[in-house]
Amino acid sequence: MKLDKSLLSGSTTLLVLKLLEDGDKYGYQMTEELRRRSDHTFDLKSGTLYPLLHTLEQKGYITAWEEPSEASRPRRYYHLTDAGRKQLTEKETEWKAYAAAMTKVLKGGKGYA
Amino acid sequence: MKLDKSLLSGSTTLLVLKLLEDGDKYGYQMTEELRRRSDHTFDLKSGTLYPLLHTLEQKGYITAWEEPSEASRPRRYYHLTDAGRKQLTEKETEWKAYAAAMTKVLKGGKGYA
DNA sequence: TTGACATATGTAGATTGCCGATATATTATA
DNA sequence: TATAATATATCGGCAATCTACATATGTCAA
Repeated sequence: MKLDKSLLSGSTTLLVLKLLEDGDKYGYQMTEELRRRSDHTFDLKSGTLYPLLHTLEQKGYITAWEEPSEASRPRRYYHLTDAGRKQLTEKETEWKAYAAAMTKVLKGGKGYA
Repeated sequence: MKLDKSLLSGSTTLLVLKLLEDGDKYGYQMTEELRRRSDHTFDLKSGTLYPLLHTLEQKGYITAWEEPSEASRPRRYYHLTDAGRKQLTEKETEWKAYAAAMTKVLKGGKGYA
C-alpha cells in the first residue's frame, strides 16, 4: 500500500470478501480490481493476498476451484459462501463503527464537554 | 478495544497526538478521554499506551514532565511539539485518504464499470 | 488493619497481520 | 532467447498490539 501499511491492518479480509460479493473472482483479478476501485490507494501484495485466501478458505468463508486459461497459467477462482457473506456483514458493521469513532475523536478537539 | 483489534492498527499514534492537540495530558487521562470521546469504542490498554508514549517522546513528537498529585501517584504529563503537530497533520491526511478509499470500495459493488 | 478499589505508570512475552524477497509456471513478443 | 505480463505460492522478518504481570499511592469499608 502507498499508505502507512499499519493503517490497513485487519481490513484486508473485509476488502477481499467485499470484492467477492458481486461475483466469483481469482486472486490476481482481485488485486487489480481493488487497485482500480480504490483509485490506486490499495495495492494488495501477492504475499498478503494468497495466504489470506487460503485462510479464508480454511475458515469456510470462501470455496475455490481451478479453471484453465488460454491466456496464462490456470486460475484459481473463489466463491463467497453463506458463512462468508455473514462474516462480510459483520466486518462491514465493525468497520463503520470504527470509522465513526475515529471521526468523532478527530472532530472532537476543544469542543468536547 | 471492543472491535477486532486488528482494525485499529496504526491509528493509535494518530489518536494520541490528536488528544494532545488541545492541551497537555497524562497517560491515564488520555485513556479515559479517548474512551469518552469515542463513545466507548476505543479502550486503550496500558500495555499499548505507555510504550507508545515513550516511542513518541524519543521521536521528538512529544515532551514530558513529571508532576506530583495529591490524589494519586505522580503523573507524567505530555506536550505536543511542533514536529508532533506536523506529524499529526500528516497522519490525519493519511487516515482521510484511507477512509475515503475504503468507502469507495465498500460502496462499489456491481456498479463499477 | 487489612483488603479491595481507583488511580497511575510501567515491562515482558506472545500473537498477529502484512510485507519484501524469492520461486515457479504459462504465454506473448521483442 | 530473454524479457515482460499474467498468475499462484511460500518463507522469514518486522511492527503493532495485547495479555498478564508488577509496582506505587491514596481512600474507604469491613
